[in-house]
Amino acid sequence: MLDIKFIRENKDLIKEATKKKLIKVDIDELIGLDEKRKSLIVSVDKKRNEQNEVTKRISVAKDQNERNFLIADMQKLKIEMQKEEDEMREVIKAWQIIMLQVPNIPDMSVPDGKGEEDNKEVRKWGDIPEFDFDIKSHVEIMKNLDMVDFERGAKVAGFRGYFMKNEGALLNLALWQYTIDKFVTKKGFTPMIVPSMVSREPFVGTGYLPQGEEDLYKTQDGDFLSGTAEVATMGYYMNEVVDKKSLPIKFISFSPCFRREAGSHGKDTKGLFRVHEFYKVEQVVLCEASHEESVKWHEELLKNSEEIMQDLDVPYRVVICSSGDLGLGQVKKYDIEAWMPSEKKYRETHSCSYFHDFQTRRLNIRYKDDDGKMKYAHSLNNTAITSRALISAIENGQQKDGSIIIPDVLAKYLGKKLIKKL
RNA sequence: GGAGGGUUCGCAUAGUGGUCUAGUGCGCAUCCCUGGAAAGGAUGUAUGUCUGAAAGGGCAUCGAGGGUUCAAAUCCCUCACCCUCCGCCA
Repeated sequence: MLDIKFIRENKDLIKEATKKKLIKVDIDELIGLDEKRKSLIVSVDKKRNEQNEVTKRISVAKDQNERNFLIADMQKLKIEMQKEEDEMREVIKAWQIIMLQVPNIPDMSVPDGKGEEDNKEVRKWGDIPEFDFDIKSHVEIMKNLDMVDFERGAKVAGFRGYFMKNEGALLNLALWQYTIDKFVTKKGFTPMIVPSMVSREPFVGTGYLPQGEEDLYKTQDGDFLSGTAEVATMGYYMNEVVDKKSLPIKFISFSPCFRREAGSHGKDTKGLFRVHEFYKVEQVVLCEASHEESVKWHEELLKNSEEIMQDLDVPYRVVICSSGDLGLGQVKKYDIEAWMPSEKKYRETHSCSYFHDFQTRRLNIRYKDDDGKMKYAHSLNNTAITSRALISAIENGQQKDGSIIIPDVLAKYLGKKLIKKL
C-alpha cells in the first residue's frame, strides 16, 4: 500500500507504474473517492463535536425542560449523522479496495517489459558443464538411485506428489542445515521455523491477497497455506513498533511451502521443479526507511544467495526482472536462475526483491526515528535455498555410471562425497 | 467438543450509563532542591486522522467489528486471542 498523500501528489507517476506493471486500477476514481472521504470526515467530525459539546450540557443540566429540549435536538442531529456515517463507511470501503490494488512504483533501473520474457541478464557465474555421455534428468538419476518416488507420491498425494527417500531425503536435510548454518554463523541472521498455516491478515499485508486467492490453499477455518516463509516472517512484527536500534532485523526462516500452481497445469509436469509442496529457507530483512538502505540490502541478499550457489558449484545467471514480471508491491526484483543440463536452460531458483514500505504499511510495522517521527520500516526478501537448486546440483554432478558427485559443502553433512548404486 | 474467567494509556491496577477531556502506582523525560546523588517536589508522558502556511484546533482509539442510547470502557450481539477446568486425542 502507498501513502494516499503520495498518491494524490504523484498521480501521473502512479498511473505510469500501473501501465508498466500491467495492472488495471483507476487512480482517478480513487482520488475522487478520497475527496469524498475527506469532506465526509470533516462534516461528520463537526457533528460529532457538536454532539460532544451538547452531551456535556445535558449531563449537567438541572432544568428538566432545558434537558428535554437539548435531547430532542440531539435526536435530530443523530439521524443526520447516521446517514452521513453510513455514506462514509461505504466510501471508505470502496476506497480501501482500490488502495489495496495500487501498485508500488518500479525502480528506474527496471527494464520495461511484458513479463518473464523481457527479463535482462545481469551476469553469469560458472561454466556450463560438457558431458561426454548421454545425460539424464534429475528424475531419472534420482529414481535410479532410489532417492525419490514419484509413483507412490502420486498415489498418496495426487498430482505433483513425491516422496524423498534415502540420500534424496538426506541431501535435502543437508541442504537446509548447511544453508541455515551459513546464515547464522557467517552472516548474523536469526534462524526461525515459521508457521505455514497463516491467517488472512499477513497475506494481505505482504501483498499476496486479496488478488491472488486462487493461488493459495485455504482451510475450512479461513486460514491459508503459504507459499513462502516470507508471509509468516513478515507477520511476526505486524502491528508493532520495533526499536530502531534493532534494525536491520535479519531472519533466516525455514518452512514448508504450498502452491496450488493454478495457472500452470501443463507446465513442468515432471520432476521436482514445480510441486505443490516443498521446503524453503528464506531471507527476510527489515531495515530503516531509506531507499539507499533498501538498495544496499537488496544487493546483499542477492550476494548471499549467489554465495550459496557458488558453494554448491551450480552454474547460474542473475536476471533483473522486467516491469511486467514484478509483483504488486515489488520495486525491483532479481531472479537467480540455475543451469539445468537436461533442459539446456537456466531456470529460476531464487527471487530477490525489495518493497520500500509497501508491505510494512499494510502490516503496520513501524519504528520511531531519531527525529521522534514514526516511520514504516523497509522490507526485503530473497530465497536462500529450495530443492530447485538441488535439481541443478544433481544434474550437474551426474557421472557416466549414474552416480552423483556431491558438492563439498553438502558432503560434509551427508557424510559422503558420492552417491552411487549399491 | 463442553463449562467458567479474562483482554483498560510502556508495565501494574481502578473504573458497571453522563464531572472519564480514563484515576492511581511504577517506569520514563525535563526541571526544582543538592557540593554531587538518593529521597522529596513540580511538570510532562500515546497513536492515527482531518483542518490549517504555522501556532493551534477538531475527531477517533479502553482486544476487533456491529448494535442500543441524546450520551457507552461500562449494556446487548458477533468474532479473535489468553487463562482455568472437563472431555477427546497425540
